[in-house]
Amino acid sequence: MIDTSAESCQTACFHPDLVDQVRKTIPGEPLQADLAQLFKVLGDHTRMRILNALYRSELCVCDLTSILGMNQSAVSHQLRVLRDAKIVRSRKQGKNVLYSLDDSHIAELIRIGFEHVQEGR
Amino acid sequence: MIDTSAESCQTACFHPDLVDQVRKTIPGEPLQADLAQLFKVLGDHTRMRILNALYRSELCVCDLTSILGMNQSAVSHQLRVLRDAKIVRSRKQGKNVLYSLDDSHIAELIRIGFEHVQEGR
DNA sequence: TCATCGCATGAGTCAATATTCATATGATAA
DNA sequence: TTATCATATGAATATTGACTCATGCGATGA
Repeated sequence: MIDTSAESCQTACFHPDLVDQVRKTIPGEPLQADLAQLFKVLGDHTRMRILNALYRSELCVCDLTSILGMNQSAVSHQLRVLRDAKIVRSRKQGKNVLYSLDDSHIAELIRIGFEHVQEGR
Repeated sequence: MIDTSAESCQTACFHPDLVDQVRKTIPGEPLQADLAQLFKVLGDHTRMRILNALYRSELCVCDLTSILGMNQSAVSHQLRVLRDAKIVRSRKQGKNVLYSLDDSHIAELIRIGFEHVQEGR
């Protein structure tokens, strides 16, 4: 049941027909929440720097620590967030843990995102 | 000048050659910051619901208020964030202000994002 | 087996931000 | 002009989340 009790304009809205149409075709809330969560994880400067590095090559934690110029704990915390969100994957190799982008969607999101921000300059 | 003084592993890292390579080819900091900012704005549940509605049709504020079931002030605040980030555009029509997605990049980011989250189910 | 190295994690702190409430602004219609 | 409607915004509050510090864990090599 759709809640129509929300505060809104008192006359018929501009496009009441469209409102119904949109309500019917919009994705379910859980899916939208997942999508917002994905972008939220992408939307941090440190994590974006990590992803831009991994965009170019699989790297271990100490490589990333060196590239970012940050302390290792901070990098590990952010890698955990990225792993939990299934944005990066990891594999062990000896003492090291190697990280890489999870799949091609992530690379594509970064590429298109760059197109957009570069357009507005 | 690249700061190499950051805490990192003491032996030569796993791929010191790769680290240099990545350092050279990674985008500039301001551009990465812009990209992170773009995703940060996309990464909120309310704003994502707004965008999914606008993905389907141009809509006025009161339409969105009705669709989201939220109070008008909250919707307006988020629309301002989206406008400032150039993710949506607006135009006046009589008393109303009509909002729509800014360009095709935004729609594409949403589409690819959905592909990614649906894959992980 | 024990020390060391690379990485992970829990707690605490501080900053950022989403929402609400109250009110302002600007356009339309009477 | 004045009242009303749709939208915008400032301040206050509450929550979230990034970073640091200290420490834990697991694998390797002596």
